[in-house]
Amino acid sequence: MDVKTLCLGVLTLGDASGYEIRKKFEEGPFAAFYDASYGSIYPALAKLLADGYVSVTEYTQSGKPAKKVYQLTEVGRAAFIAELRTPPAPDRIRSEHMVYLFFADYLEPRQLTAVFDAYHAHFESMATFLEGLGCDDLPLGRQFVRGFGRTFYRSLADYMDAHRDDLMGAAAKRGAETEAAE
Amino acid sequence: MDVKTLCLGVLTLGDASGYEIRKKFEEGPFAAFYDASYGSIYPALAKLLADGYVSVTEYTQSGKPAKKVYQLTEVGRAAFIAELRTPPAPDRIRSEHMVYLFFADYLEPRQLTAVFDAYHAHFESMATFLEGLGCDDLPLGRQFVRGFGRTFYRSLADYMDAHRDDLMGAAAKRGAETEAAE
DNA sequence: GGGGCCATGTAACCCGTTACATGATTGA
DNA sequence: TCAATCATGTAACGGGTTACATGGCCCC
Repeated sequence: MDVKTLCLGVLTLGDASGYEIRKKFEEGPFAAFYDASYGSIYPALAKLLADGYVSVTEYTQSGKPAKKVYQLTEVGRAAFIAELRTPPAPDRIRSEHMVYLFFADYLEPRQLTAVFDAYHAHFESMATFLEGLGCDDLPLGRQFVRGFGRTFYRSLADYMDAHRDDLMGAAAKRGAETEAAE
Repeated sequence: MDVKTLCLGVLTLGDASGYEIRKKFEEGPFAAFYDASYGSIYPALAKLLADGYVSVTEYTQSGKPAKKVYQLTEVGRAAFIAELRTPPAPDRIRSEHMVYLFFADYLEPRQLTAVFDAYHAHFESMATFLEGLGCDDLPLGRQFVRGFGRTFYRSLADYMDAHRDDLMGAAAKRGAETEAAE
């Protein structure tokens, strides 16, 4: 599923500019399971416009740059739904953090701690953020996905909490030795 | 972190051929958080060899194709450890399945069921697989990562179990109506 | 004054995927 | 007989990232 299709999907949730679409990938509902940068979104939107999948309205704002808000056309909506008829591609996960933790033995204790704590903080903040969102009258799919995200971040934050010392204990000892020798 | 570095990492676990490295990404310890295809592994290995990060031994086997087993050199090991000194890049997740589930309303009930069940089966099988592996005398990092994977797959498989009906109930009703109308 | 947010876009580059090419052996 | 596993590699193609380019406003 390319960025074009993803943009179509985002636009089913309401009209948006390229900048706003980006934010949905960074902080919004898609943040947990997808991402896209400006360099892919703007060209995608241009292509979508040329193909008639979206239309655009330009707003000039005072004190802010002009804004191009895109709307899904009926053709675009149909194309998105058609895309959903094809089977989903396998998930793709690339966690460099996991690689680092896997090779914890090769890291200096301080760096291990830094990597671990930053990673844990990320899971924890995502968990509390998602837990703060109310379970309002969202469509079922979105409710399910929200709960999925909550479960994901909460379980893993808790796992990391529970096992921090297992990893760190030994590293701290190694660290203490190293520092004593310094 | 590119495939070259990942190959170096895999080779710290023991000598391996390109084919075997691929398997570690597909089924082995890295399956949960990384992937790489032949088209990237073989060229990476060639480059690594040219740069002196690995050396190679060729084994001719009877009844099987010849095999090139790569070993990490000291330079290669040092390069890998040096790479680990740099801060890890953010995780990248691309879950098309989540997109499909997010837009559950746009899916036909049968397809929603198919996507959901296949996804659930995947989590369930990964969970039982990881639960089956003993917590032997692995290095701490690898134990931590294994537990992390277990927690990941188990919590999400359970979440999906617990919420299947929330998603499917409504879809089944829609389906029943559709079928009645057919 | 400086950093961050709003806002849009372009272009080069790189990395990796997909598909192709080859071929013997083993088990269903 | 057909599919799968073992095993290595190449080439084209595509997609997306990174970096660049621009600029005003607001808050500290």
